[in-house]
Amino acid sequence: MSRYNSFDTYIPSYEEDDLMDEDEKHKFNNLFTTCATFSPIKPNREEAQSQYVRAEEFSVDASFDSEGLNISSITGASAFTVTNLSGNRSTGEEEFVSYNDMSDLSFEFDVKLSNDINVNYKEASPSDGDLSHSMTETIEPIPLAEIKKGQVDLIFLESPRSSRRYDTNIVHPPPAIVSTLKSNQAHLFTPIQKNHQENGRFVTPSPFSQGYYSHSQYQYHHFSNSSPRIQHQKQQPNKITSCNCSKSKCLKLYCSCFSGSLLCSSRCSCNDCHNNEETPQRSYERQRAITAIQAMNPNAFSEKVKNGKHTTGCSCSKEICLRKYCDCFKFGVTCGPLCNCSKEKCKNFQGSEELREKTAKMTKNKRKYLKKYSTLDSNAAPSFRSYSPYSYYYSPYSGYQKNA
DNA sequence: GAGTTTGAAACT
DNA sequence: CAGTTTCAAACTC
Repeated sequence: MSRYNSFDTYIPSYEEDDLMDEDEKHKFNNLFTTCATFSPIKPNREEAQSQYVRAEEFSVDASFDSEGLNISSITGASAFTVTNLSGNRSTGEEEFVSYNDMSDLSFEFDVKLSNDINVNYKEASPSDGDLSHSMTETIEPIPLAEIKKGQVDLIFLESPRSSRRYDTNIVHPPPAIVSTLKSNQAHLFTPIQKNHQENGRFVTPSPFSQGYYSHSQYQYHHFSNSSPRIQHQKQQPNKITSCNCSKSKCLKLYCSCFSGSLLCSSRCSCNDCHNNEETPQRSYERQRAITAIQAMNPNAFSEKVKNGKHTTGCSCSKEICLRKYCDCFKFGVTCGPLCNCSKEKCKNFQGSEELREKTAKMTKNKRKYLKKYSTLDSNAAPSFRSYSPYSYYYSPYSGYQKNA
């Protein structure tokens, strides 16, 4: 087991000035009930020496009532300042805080959410040079009824930034829904070790400490099928793509690798690629990008075609939906009710003569292509990209089939 | 390979 | 949420 994710939250710490008006405060409070997101940081005992954790990161415990329907408590802890069990302290003057022994990590700051929500945190070493700074906030109670029965909406939320404490040049994704957990996933958060109080603070056992989860349990339970990372792991070996991104750093959906939950590879010709896991920070950055996009659209990394139908449909206005500009055609399905394409122009439908001709043409080109290259040394086979765009034949129901 | 077209993604 | 811009792929020459 080399890597696994933690389930972390970003509990916002903030100062009064950061929340400008009552609306914002109300919004803030509502989001606060359920803020949580995945962290890309995957420390285990073996890797802990070199791991970095973003400041303000929180781990989450949430226990559920007997029906497993409601959150009865969430306890999170800021990693802005942390102490390990040996009493050594790391402070978050920098964006990343390094730990020597992640497995013994415990947190200085804790947040308890229940019917009454009290946020007590103590900030050590703010960036203005103060060596210690204490603050206690009490947030208006949030009724548990706001947490929908049977599901928990997870919110990615970053606090408004205080220029005093944070680098305002860092761009943070806006708060938004990350994902929805069904009640049958409640066990994801059931702590094996109980939280406890220590010196008047709520202490959350580190999810990485021994006995909390076995690695296999942890990984299994923390990655749903919707996790891009798991999709990456489960990807079919022949799922090949490459990109030529020049500006997106391969961390936006513009990038075909990234959007397909794939890491960029040597096949790519991208510029300043960040879609890799070469360092913990890079891995973290990639996961943050994934999380931010999922926050906007939870299905962003889902399969584009399900049951022979494009999940969102296309919006072609200039096309007749028979070229790969059309998302439906690209993925080998006919257009349908979800599409916004021109009903007059669209020729990508079952029984379309134009579609039949196009399919025949592509198949013909494919045969021609195969004939050409079958006469060559197989070792001289061209790269994947040179197959494009006719390396497949088109089937409206099973998509582009790569001729064997 | 350079230039154009296209619609999704991102942004405002 | 609608209008606009950006982006990288698809396509043409």
